[in-house]
Amino acid sequence: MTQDPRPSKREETRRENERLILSAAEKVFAEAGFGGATMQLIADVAGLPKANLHYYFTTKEELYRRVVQDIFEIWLHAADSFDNAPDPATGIGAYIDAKMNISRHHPHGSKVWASEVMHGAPVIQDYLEGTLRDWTNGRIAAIQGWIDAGQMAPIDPRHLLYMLWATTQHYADFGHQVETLNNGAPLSDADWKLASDNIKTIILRGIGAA
Amino acid sequence: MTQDPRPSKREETRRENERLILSAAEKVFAEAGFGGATMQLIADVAGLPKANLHYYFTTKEELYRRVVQDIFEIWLHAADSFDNAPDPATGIGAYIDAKMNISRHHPHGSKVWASEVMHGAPVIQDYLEGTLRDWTNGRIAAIQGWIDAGQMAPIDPRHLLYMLWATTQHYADFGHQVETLNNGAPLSDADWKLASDNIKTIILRGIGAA
DNA sequence: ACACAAGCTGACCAAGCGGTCAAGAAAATT
DNA sequence: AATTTTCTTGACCGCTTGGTCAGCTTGTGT
Repeated sequence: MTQDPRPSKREETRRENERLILSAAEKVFAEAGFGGATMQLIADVAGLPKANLHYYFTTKEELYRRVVQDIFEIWLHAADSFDNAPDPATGIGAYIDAKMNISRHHPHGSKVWASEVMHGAPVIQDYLEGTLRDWTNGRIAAIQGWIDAGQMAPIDPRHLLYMLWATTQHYADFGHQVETLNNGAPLSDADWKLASDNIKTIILRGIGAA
Repeated sequence: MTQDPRPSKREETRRENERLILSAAEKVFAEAGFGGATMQLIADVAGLPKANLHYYFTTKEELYRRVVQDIFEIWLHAADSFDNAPDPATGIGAYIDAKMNISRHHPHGSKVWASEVMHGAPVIQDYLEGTLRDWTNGRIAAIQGWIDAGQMAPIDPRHLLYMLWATTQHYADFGHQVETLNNGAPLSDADWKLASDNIKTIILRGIGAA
């Protein structure tokens, strides 16, 4: 027992409070947008006094930035499924599954990202021009490799990527519309599987990799 | 000259001012969201005093509702290309072209619609449950007809529709991201054609209608 | 030419906003 | 047990917001 267990009470409640605030902020920012969200509402959802929020996150923008960053991180990790795949059907299929899972289990985050980009990315423009651009160019090269190897049809890799993003994120960003057209009911397990399978079928066949 | 030419000065300026305000509002709502938009900014963009906006549109919400309604109208008309098509390649191909044209020439409107739906459609829920649901069911029946006639593969019509909406609207809603990944430059005529062709190729081949 | 209606707008207001702060409570360190 | 550091919070502040309104200008019908 010479090891230090270390989670001091201070650190623990700090972590817990940050988690509470970030979770509440993600929800409120997703539902109201940056401009429509209020620190008071986030505080209420988190169950903390407003002044306490400003202790952990000095400004509204700083809190918002953290929320967007966290989402971006998750979003990038979905690409792991993409890498080291032997062929497009495996790689792209796994990527679609991963992104659909994010849409299902992280819809708030997806909406915040969408909102941010739609409004001209005032807060995360540097990410778009840095990490995202690099990531994109990497995947474009990978797809081009598959095309050159004759494993799929010669479509434009960039627009294929946009198609993958658009189709999968639609189920998060436009989830409310999807649910309404599903007679107001959330998608069932079977619905989600049907959606994923349809997307994979159409795209993989469409790029000649099925 | 017994005919009444009728555009009295009053009506003319009224029409012109409403047009100015709606155009400015569309832009500002798209760039800042409902919560982030201010009547003062809309007034500045329109080149009118703020009090004048409240003369034509009593509340911010009323103005916003008009903007969303106008967009929905345009959006629905794009479906005309869908109808009376002899086969899926023609009908869906024309629909993709029409929606891509809207994304290119009406990006603000598309963003306002996306924002509204993402935030739970607080203002236009009745449209989703009424007009949109009817429209959707109609197209689903049309697609199912093509499937039954053996003109395309048996995919789920509903999710195919979502795919069409998602892929085409992506170029409006995420236009900023697309431009950034295009090295900060707007898409050229050739880029837009490439995008449309890619979408049509992949989807039409993907549903076995190519 | 007149009178009435429609259109316009600067000045104003209550409400709600993001953010601050001083003073106290709780935990860690000595 | 004393002291220092971190955390917590109600009360508060300056500022912006959506919206109002009285008084003015402009257009229309007679």
